Amino acid sequence: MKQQGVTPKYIKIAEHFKALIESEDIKPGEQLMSENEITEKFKVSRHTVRQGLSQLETQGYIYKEQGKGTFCNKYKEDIKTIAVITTYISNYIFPSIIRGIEEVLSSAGYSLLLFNTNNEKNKERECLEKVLLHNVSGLIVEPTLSALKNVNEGYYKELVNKDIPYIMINAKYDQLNSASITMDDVEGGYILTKYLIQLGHRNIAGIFKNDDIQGINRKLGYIKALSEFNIPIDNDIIGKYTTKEEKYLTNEFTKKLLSRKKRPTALVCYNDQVAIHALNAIRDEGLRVPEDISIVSYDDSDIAVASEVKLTTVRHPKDEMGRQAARFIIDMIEKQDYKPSYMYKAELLVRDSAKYI
Amino acid sequence: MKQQGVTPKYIKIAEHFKALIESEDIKPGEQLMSENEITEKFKVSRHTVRQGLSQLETQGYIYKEQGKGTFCNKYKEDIKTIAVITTYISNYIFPSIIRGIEEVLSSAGYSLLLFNTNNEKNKERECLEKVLLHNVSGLIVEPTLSALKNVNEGYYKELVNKDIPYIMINAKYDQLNSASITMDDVEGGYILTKYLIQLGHRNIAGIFKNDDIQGINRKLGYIKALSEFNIPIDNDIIGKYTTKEEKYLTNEFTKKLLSRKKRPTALVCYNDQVAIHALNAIRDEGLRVPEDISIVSYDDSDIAVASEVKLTTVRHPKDEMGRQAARFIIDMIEKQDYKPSYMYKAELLVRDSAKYI
DNA sequence: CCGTATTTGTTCGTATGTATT
DNA sequence: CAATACATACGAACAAATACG
Repeated sequence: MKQQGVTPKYIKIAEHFKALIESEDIKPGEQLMSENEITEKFKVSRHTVRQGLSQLETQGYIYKEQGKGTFCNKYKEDIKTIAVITTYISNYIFPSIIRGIEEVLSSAGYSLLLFNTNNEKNKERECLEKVLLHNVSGLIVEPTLSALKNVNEGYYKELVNKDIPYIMINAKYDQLNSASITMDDVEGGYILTKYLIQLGHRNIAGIFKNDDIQGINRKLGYIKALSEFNIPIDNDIIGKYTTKEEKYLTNEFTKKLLSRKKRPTALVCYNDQVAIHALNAIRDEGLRVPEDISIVSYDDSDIAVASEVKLTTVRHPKDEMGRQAARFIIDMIEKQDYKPSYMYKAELLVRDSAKYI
Repeated sequence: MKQQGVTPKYIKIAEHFKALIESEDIKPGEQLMSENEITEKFKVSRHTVRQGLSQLETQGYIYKEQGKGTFCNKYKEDIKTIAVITTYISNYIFPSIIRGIEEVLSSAGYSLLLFNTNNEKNKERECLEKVLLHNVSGLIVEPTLSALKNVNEGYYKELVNKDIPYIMINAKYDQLNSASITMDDVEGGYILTKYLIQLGHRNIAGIFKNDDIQGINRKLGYIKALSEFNIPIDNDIIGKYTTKEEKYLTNEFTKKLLSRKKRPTALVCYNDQVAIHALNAIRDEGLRVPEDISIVSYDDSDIAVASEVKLTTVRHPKDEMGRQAARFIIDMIEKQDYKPSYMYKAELLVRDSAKYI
């Protein structure tokens, strides 16, 4: 919003009465001064008074009755809504995050408007368009394909213009200096790899998603750990895949790994889903985890403990991240220019899928 | 609204342009006549013109830009929203149902307002209150504690008064003759039990939830099958529990079953979650499934195949039910007095948790 | 019930300011 | 810079609804 040199008189009048109503100096149902009285008090024309009051009428603060006067409206609790844009709805850790968000929002009186991008940029655009149409108080958004170019940057800027606060979860776009709540994915990749190294592994493969920031960062952590222990980086045993190719490529890559002359003794997986695909591929080849090959993964989702082999994995805050995101966005709505940024530390959960070599 | 003798000029002007916009004679983004031109055309003062246009501005039909002109607003297509009230968000089959709903709604241009009752009646009331506040086009609702008295009946009637269509999924309240999409739970309980009988079992225990209709119906099916094969009903081996007590009671009940003199050879479970609790209790006692006791369950959720013992279970349509519910509610919005009711047939998925005796 | 005062609603006229082209 | 378009502001008049003696 542009700053204006002088505030128009009618706006001053509107603000004056708005303040009186909000401070309850004028209570719901109570009658306001008549237009003529206001005219005299503010030394303005009646037209100007009417202009100011009509603004308050539109905003629902007051109502008028011909012949009677102008009255303060009964407190109208507005229906506060917060939009949530996630990449998926039903899979994996997202339901938990959404539940955490819902829990905090509903107890704070907010409603939750849910959108899903299916991790596609053009669906993200559609979601943002709809969010802008709805009169939401705030937005919690998980970026879609966060490692790729943010083609929808314009929409995020429009949110800022419209004074709609938003917070990003799990990842954030590089170009945007937005509020965010993420976890330390570099650290996570690092402690997983370091753990394997400390178990004696040296030939450690990795497989990472490369179209979101989480994948990039977890891989960075993996490389950082190897470097720290002077283990050469072998790009042939580092797999990468995009969201669309997940199941096929991770399977293929794992099988290729297993057929190598110097078969890796351990595998760092981007997340539990990939770990399960790898696990299935390994079983298909007649090998066992962790006896023949160790696996570590990421997120501590339900499937990490659903299989016979309980996965050693990095904990993802899930519900707690959702709750915190909701708390942050409510704070951002209430305070101006508050832009929180929080990063959860990575924590290793040791289970049965990796062992000493 | 009182009927007025003469329509004010400014209202006539507003109606004139409103009609032009709605008939698309003035298209979105297009510029309107200037205030001065309207002044001449209608032979009124400029003030009157401004009064009329400001009405349209408030209603969102137009926007003005100082120095440029008055323009038809882009988004006058109203934002269609459908509310979804579920009992849970993150657990079990609900994420899939929600995804199915979202898929259809978003491709039809609707937004999804999500509410969660946590299976508590007073939260269901809060949700319904919020739904009534929002200007939603329709509601998809999974009844909370559907076997108990519908204390929130008044809110459902208010929906009808307000012409907001709603459809119930998974269950419906007896008293309300509402649109619904359910599955044949009686049939489901029946085929599970019949399957066990055909495997040679005669001493078949059951455990059912008793605060939702699904539980009542699945138990009816269980009893129907036993009766059909002239197997006496033994209430001592039929467990019941309410939502709140699920984990504790199902565990306790299973252990009591196992310690009986004539230990049941099979157990019909209300759903996969209960089956897993039972499975854990059985393992705790050092017994095996299906060697020592057969288990069948219901819903075919992820956890049915996550455990080592893949559960024989009845398929729940999940995503498909969600999609169909969304299609139905859209139909109901478009057609008056359309009240669909659909019931999915039960289908048995035979896996490894039950065997011949 | 009438009449008058009060209050908001509608309409006109005029002037000046500010943003855009 | 000028022309155009919307924004702000003042003043005045009459209409319609309401309140009250």
